[in-house]
Amino acid sequence: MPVTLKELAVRARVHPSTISRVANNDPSLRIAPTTRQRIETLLRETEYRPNGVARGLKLRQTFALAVVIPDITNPFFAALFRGVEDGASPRGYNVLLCNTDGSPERQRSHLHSLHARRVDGVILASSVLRDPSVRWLRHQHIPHVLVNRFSDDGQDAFVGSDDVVGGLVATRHLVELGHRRIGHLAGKLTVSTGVLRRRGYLGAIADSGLPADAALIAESGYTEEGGARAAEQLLSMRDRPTAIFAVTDMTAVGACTVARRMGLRIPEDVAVVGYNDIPLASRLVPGLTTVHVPIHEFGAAAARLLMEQIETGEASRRRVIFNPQLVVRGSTVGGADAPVNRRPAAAFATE
Amino acid sequence: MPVTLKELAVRARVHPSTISRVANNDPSLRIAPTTRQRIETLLRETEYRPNGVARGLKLRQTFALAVVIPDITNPFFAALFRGVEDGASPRGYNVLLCNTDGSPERQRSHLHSLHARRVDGVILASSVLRDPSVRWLRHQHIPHVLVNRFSDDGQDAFVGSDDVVGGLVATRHLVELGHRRIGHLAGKLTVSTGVLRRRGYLGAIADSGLPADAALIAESGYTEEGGARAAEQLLSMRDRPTAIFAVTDMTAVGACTVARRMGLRIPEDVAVVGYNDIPLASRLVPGLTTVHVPIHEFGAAAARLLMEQIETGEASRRRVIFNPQLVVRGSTVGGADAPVNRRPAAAFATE
DNA sequence: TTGCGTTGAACAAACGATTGTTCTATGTTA
DNA sequence: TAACATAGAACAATCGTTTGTTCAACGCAA
Repeated sequence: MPVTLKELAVRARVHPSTISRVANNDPSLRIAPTTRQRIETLLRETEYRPNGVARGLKLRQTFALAVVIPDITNPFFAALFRGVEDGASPRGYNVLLCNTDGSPERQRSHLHSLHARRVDGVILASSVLRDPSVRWLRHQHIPHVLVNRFSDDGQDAFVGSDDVVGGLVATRHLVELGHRRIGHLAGKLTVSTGVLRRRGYLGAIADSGLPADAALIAESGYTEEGGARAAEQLLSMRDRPTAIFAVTDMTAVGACTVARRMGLRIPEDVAVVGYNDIPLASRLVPGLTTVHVPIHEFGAAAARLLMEQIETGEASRRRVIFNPQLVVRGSTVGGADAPVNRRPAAAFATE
Repeated sequence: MPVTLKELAVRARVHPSTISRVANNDPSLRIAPTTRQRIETLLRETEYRPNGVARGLKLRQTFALAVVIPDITNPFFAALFRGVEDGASPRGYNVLLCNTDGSPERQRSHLHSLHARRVDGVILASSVLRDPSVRWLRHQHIPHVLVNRFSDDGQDAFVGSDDVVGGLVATRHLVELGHRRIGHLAGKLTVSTGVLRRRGYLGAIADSGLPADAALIAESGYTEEGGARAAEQLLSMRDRPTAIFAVTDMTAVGACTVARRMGLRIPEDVAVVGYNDIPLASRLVPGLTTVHVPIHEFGAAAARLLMEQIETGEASRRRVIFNPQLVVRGSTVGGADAPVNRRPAAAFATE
């Protein structure tokens, strides 16, 4: 068992509180230089480290954050997590990770568990619109930041990109390439990204004077399998689209796989645009044209917003919105996989 | 603030300990049915959940595990983490995640922090041979399981694959395809996987009667960038290898990128074999021939071994070794990307 | 009526730290 | 010399649970 304050007190022949004060450099402590010396060397010799659990109980702060996401094996969330850890770890926080697989019940269960554990705050990237769990977080006064998806607009601290603009530029790019039938692998209408990117898609179609065709929209969800299924549906139409805007890169990957399996060439027979610019996007052959968002920055910014709430002790509704940037690669423009096109301009954020 | 035992005690006009006993279904409790009723409905109404921090202090158990890895954005570790969480979460444990980026100092620092937090155990996938941090874990009697890499053979609980066999079958496959100059992107000699897979490689070369050529081995580390660098070195030789066995899939990916950039076709000009069979491997074009290991199972088995130690209260040196399986895809055999070849036979484990 | 066994809960001591308050020498000033 | 600061630490309460022990009241048998 690790050494405790009480044991050290016996060895140093002082009261435990004195040791605590020396260890914490308590400014209210007046102590004899000789005693301080004795205690300090004892602390060093024994490598004393205060019991975090006891400390957490007394201080009502655990220095633990939690990240709740659908699935860490999705590269988007892995990069997001790194952003959070890189932001929080240097400031003494540890980070718990919870995967929900998109299940509201698993999300609820994880949040309850995290609350019982008294984590100092939660970063939630798996919320749906009007999410009961998010309302519960607010009701419990648990510091939290939503990332990428929001729940009730403006009610919570939030980090994300402008999804309408993102959907717009992605679709406009396809329009400008001359495509007349542009399909959309759509996210769910229960998720903000699904609604907003679809809105961007529809806006671009309308702007261009193309006819809106509901049959060109297939709900894919956010998984590779979902993307494959939805793409298969679109590409099997007699009057199939010549281009597809997918709500995320992973669904785009699913679509590419299906297209290839159907004997369609990318981008000649079907052009594909994704969203997020996960690392995988630039490694595919051809490279995936996509809407770049600074994923790592999402995490880091969320960590900042969260620690700010924790330290000030009050909830915030601050929003950090990054500007999405189109990155053109070979999946829409043959030969576009030149190095110069593979890195987007630096994104900038507004609040 | 969440409701406490003491507050409930006031409302129910009983002593806090009585509430605690009802909440925990204490078998040593004899209680009047009417009182129990009253308390139980109160517990339900208030949605009482014991403060985990206080509980942890008293019980000396936090129901928190930690996973320490180099980098969660590497798909191998993401899948590994899922295995751990899927194994531990149903049994009431939460999981902390720490990335070391391969830095011994960051690893040490994380472990100290986790210890101060009194996590119940640690799953470590970033250890090196003769790792001081691992010895520290043993010395502190912190339950731990090493995954994929071991530190001092047989001294710790361990989950992994037989890396010598894996290196052997990968290299033998290349030999059987008729390659005479087979390069190796080698892991570090400070890491068990690096040493053992290299040993397998050398064994296969020797078995086949091919000349051993030290120039064919380039140390790549375990990153994509490292793989690219090392592959560039090998492929720039005047007498360059026609095949490469990379110590991990990610280094193989780096090698493929470089090969393509140099105008070499895969597999015609250079065949590539990786290790681990991360999800990305089957998505590449051509698919990456690799040594399949059950990554998710690594995590789940590690969680099992760890919880076993926690619950029995004693350290174990149990080893779970999975059988590596070669998966042949297009990066070594043109046209091998048929569906039938994309899933390996079920792996089985020995202890 | 006394004594004893049960029942049904209250009591109290931890777990290990933090922090406002109190105490005791010692030294200083009037 | 008496009164009083002040330095240097000890004291003690507290955070919220858990759990071994004690206790009061009641019923019942002798």
